[in-house]
Amino acid sequence: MRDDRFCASNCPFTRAIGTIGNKWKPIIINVIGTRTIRFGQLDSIVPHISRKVLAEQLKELEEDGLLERWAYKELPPRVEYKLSEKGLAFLPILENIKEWNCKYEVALTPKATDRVSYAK
Amino acid sequence: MRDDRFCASNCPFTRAIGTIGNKWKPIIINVIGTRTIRFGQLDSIVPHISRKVLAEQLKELEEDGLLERWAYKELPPRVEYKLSEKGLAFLPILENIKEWNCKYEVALTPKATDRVSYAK
DNA sequence: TATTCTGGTTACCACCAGGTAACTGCAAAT
DNA sequence: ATTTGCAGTTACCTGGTGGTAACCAGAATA
Repeated sequence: MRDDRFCASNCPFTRAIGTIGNKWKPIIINVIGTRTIRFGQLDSIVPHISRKVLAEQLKELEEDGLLERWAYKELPPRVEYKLSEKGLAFLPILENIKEWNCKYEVALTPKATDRVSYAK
Repeated sequence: MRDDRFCASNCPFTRAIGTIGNKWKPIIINVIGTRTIRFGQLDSIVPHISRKVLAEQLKELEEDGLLERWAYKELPPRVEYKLSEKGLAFLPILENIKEWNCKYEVALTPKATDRVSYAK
C-alpha cells in the first residue's frame, strides 16, 4: 500500500508520493474535506471500497499525520475522523487537480503515428 | 495500472485520480519536467523502475495526453519523450506537493491514545 | 429472546502488478 | 566474425493487494 522504498528515499518528493501516491488516499481525503465523518459514512460514500481497504487506508493516513481519529467509548462504538492541519493543507492541491483535469481532459491527443519522424 | 472503474466514473476528480493516481506517474512526470528525454535516460534516472513497467507507464501517459513520444527512424533507434501542454500544466501541482511535504513531513503527530475520548 | 447497530479484524482466496531474463533488428565499430 | 547500442517486447513466475464472508462486544430495541 505504502511503498517502503519510496518512503525511505532521500528525495522529499518521492517520499510524498510514497505516502499519498495511490488511488484511494486522494479520494478519501477529498471525500472527508472539512467535515467530521464516521467510518460507516465513509464506507457508504466512497464508491467501490471495501471495509478492509478503507480501514487500512485510514490507519495509514493517521500514521502519516493527515488524519485525526477520535474514538468515543460508547456502545455501539462511535469513531469520528477529520483531517489534521496537514490533511487540510492538502485539499487545495486536490482542487488544483480537479481544475487541471476539467481543463485538459477532453483535449484530443494526436495519434503517435502523426508524430513519427522519418528523418534520415 | 489504470483503474477502469475510476476512469469510468462520472466524477471528474475520480477520473483524474484514475489516470495519474499511482506511484510511478507523478515520479516520471517530475523527472521529465521541461526537458526532452530518451527512454534509456529515464530508465537509468528513475530509481527502482524496470524497463517493462517504465514502458507501460509511458504508454499510458501518452494515451492520456500527458506525454508526446517522438520516434526517429534510425538505427539504433532513438525515441524522445517530452511533456505535452497538459503534462506541463501538471508540473505546478507536483511543485505544490513538494512544498506541502517539506512543510509538514517532520511535524510530529500525537498518538491515537492521546486523543481517545472517555466521554460517557 | 432475538435482532440491530457500529467499527472494525481475521482467515481465506484469487488475481494481477511487477520483477527477471531472454530476445529482436539492423548498423557501426572492433 | 563478433560485439555493442537502443528501445522496447515477451514469457514466465512470485508476492502482495484487495475482495468476501464470518465474527466480535454490549447496549438498546422489538
